[in-house]
Amino acid sequence: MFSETIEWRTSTADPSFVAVPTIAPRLESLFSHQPVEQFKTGATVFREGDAATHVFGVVEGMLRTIKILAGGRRAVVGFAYPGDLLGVSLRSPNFGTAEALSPTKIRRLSRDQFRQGVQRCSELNLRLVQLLCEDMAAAEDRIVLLARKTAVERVCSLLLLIERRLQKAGRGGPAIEVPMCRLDMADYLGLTKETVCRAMTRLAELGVLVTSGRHAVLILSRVKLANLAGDVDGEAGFSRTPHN
Amino acid sequence: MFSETIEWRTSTADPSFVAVPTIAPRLESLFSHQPVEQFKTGATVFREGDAATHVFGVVEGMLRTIKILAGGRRAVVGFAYPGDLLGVSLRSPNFGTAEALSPTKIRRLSRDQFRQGVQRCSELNLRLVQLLCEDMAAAEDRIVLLARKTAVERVCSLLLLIERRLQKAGRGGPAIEVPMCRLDMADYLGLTKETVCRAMTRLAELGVLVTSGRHAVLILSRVKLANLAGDVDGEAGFSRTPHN
DNA sequence: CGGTCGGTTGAAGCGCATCAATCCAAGTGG
DNA sequence: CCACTTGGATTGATGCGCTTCAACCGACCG
Repeated sequence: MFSETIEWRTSTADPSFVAVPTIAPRLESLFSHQPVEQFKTGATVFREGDAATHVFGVVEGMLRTIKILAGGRRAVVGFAYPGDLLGVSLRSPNFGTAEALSPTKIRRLSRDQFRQGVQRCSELNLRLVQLLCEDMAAAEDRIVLLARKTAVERVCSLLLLIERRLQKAGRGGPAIEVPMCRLDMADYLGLTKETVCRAMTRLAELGVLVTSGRHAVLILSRVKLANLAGDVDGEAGFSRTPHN
Repeated sequence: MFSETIEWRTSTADPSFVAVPTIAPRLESLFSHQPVEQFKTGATVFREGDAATHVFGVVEGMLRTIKILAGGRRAVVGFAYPGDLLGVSLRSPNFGTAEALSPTKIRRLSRDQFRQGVQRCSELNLRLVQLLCEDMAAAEDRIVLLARKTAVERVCSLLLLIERRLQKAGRGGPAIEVPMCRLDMADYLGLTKETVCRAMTRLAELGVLVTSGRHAVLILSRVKLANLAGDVDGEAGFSRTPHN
């Protein structure tokens, strides 16, 4: 699909992705006896306003969680990969809707069962806290992204997030699959699909990446990509008059 | 200071504020034997890049946590009120700086001590998870705000957040104190201080509020304020073609 | 092979940022 | 107690980045 000489280096940072990342030890174990449920592309797993009765574990496929505000504006709050948990931190009633990005298999557990299961084992409890902390850290990165980054920086940041995520799943390397459509990327990044498109085009022109079809991206220079993501790396980060 | 007839209603929603909200049962108890440290206005409690060695409890005053990105752009990640915890979900090394918004007293605990203290008591552990979940919910609201809300909506949302926060502290009512300067509000909302100003002026023109000095705001109509915050309440929320 | 849906590209407009005065409140020193 | 100082707040004028609107492309599917 691709054939070029590219530069490549393993990452040094690790900010986790979105929703609830990797269940390392075995929070999954709580779900292992639950039946697997199937959802078709676009199907709704739970809806804004529903009672938040369950915690969900993604087995296969992928979910997006979205929120709608006045005027029908849409925001993608997060994406959930296989191994991710969904609904742990939900308010009751749910403030947010979860939909399948592709054909997806999940297991569910009632909130009570989940809570009891976690409390029975201090390791699981510790792991849960760890997970929530990683989530918070990722959410804070996202907040900075949305508050202050430019369109190109946002897209670069998302691509890096996806790349790290794949790496964590052992599918590392310069060729990444962007599993969501442009509109989902846009609503995740606080942009429009057109702006995401233009940013991707710009990155291709800059020789940072090459796209192939809608979902395949080859990263030609991870270093350039990281530099364009807008975070303070060695180089940048001048001072700024803090007030006034 | 103010003298007008205003409409007022208690809130129905409860999304919590920023950083780490209220320590209801007694996560505070872990800190009670620690010495109190004083910080002057603007002083740094911990700095981006430091080893994340401690968890902090705000006793009095207020903190802001900020992140800087390439080009010196600044984002306020959150504000911490008395009773809030800071540093629970920090990565090591710290990705973020905490500064005193006003003369502030805090207590600190090493991360190990904190972890051990929490683990010794399942109630504390439960409370910690609760806290982190509230944080996540607040962070998600913030993400939606930054991704899709207009300037006026953002300012309204912040005012409501402050108002709810004061209410929780038993200082409810239409007269609220906005403890941070316009620049901090702006960097929290992903705007500039000028835009925050103009939004406040607009809200005053609309008869939603009256300001008195830099930090005092009288909310004349909480209902209008809530309607202008952009969230889907009864009224809004048309459909929207989900793709394309 | 035509239809559909997402993606891409172009042109025009708007909301917020930027730049620049001026204002105002709080503190300071006489 | 009041001039003076200083830093944040406010208001105005201008510019830019992203959105919006619109047309077209291209892949996938029946």
